[in-house]
Amino acid sequence: MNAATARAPHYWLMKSEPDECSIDDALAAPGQTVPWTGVRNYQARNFMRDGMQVGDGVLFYHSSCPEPGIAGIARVASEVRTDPTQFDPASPYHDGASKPDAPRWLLRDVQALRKTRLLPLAELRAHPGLATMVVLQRGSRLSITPVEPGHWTLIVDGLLGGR
DNA sequence: GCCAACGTTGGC
DNA sequence: GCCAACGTTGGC
Repeated sequence: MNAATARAPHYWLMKSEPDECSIDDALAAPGQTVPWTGVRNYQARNFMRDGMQVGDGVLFYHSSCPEPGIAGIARVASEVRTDPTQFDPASPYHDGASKPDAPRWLLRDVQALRKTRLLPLAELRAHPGLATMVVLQRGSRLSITPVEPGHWTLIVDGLLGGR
């Protein structure tokens, strides 16, 4: 990496069902790092493949649960690689149409940095400064969305008070 | 390429 | 469990 190839960090919001992998689960994993398996949407996959860079900031979001919202801070911890669950017939993420010599689905490793207070979806929606957040747009269902630097700062340093 | 049918997401 | 919204599939 040199000055010509370096770029400012990007930021992301990544949804996880806490029943499957909560922020506590991620913090308890070896190296506080988990493979982000199960992404089966091309746009979200492309964000991981083309948009992310090791070190990018991640808002760790709990979805499909009693208290949806941001639960922690993490970072992108690996280059993109094949998601092995697509080839596992026993996995709910199995994709029989994906061939090992041309894997359809990819993942990044994600390292949890810290748990935050649960910042509820309703609080995100209520904040005027976050009105244009991608994840808050009507009909947005993507499990991975980009986060603008200003939104990151507002959330991490503002609403979460840096804690 | 169109588009209806179907499947999935995810908040409520 | 409901349902709005969106993505994918597949016939034509």
